[in-house]
Amino acid sequence: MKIGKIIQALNHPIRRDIVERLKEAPMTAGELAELYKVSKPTMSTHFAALKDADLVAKERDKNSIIYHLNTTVAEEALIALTGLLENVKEVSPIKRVGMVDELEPKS
Amino acid sequence: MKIGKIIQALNHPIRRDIVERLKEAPMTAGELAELYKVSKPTMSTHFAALKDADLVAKERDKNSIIYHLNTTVAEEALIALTGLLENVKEVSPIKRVGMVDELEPKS
DNA sequence: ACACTAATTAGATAACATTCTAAATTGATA
DNA sequence: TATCAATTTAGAATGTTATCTAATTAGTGT
Repeated sequence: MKIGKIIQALNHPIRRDIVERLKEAPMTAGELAELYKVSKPTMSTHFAALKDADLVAKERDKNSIIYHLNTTVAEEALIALTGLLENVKEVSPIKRVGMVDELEPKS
Repeated sequence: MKIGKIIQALNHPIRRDIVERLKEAPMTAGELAELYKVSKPTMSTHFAALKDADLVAKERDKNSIIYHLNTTVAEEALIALTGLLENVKEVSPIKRVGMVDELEPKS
């Protein structure tokens, strides 16, 4: 679970709406594509972004691809985001998780 | 509180780290800028992104600008993200919040 | 094997994001 | 008021994302 990829995946209103929809029930690529005013190839790239973050999984059913939410990853993402946004004052900051190379001190 | 702006603000590792730092204590722009291997003007644009999302507020102290986390907005954002990512199966989907024009059905 | 359907990939373009250096701004203080 | 320090803005280069149409792939079913 990479929080960067997940935030990137959620950084588009259509993709956030797809997540909301898939919470209710799995849907095919075609059904999802019908919901928005963009082309199917564009929707395909949105699916790919969600897939890349592992927020959704795909499965074939005859001619259609069914997308469903990866609830485990969604929950993990929420835990990470809670860690990021929730105020944890008075707790000793021994080690923060999720640090990346680019963030290292200057010298 | 606009979830789109907030996710956009969090869509960069430096900006996520700034949020983590500011949870502990307010810091000046200069102090924050020291922590990363990018120029001060670049840091300034990162601050602006966080400010634009209202995740941080700024305040002058003599020659320095002190940034501090807007914990209310951080909490609101977390609630919105929980609504987005947490599975709420069996709940009637009367109305989803946060819909935008671009998401309207095709015809 | 052939035609059909659903979805994705390719390639192009426009919009947006990240970063830099140099210049400008803002307030503090001698 | 002139200078200084801290920060931001301007402008430019580069990279990434979103979108489209056209072409391709993958699987179904006759």
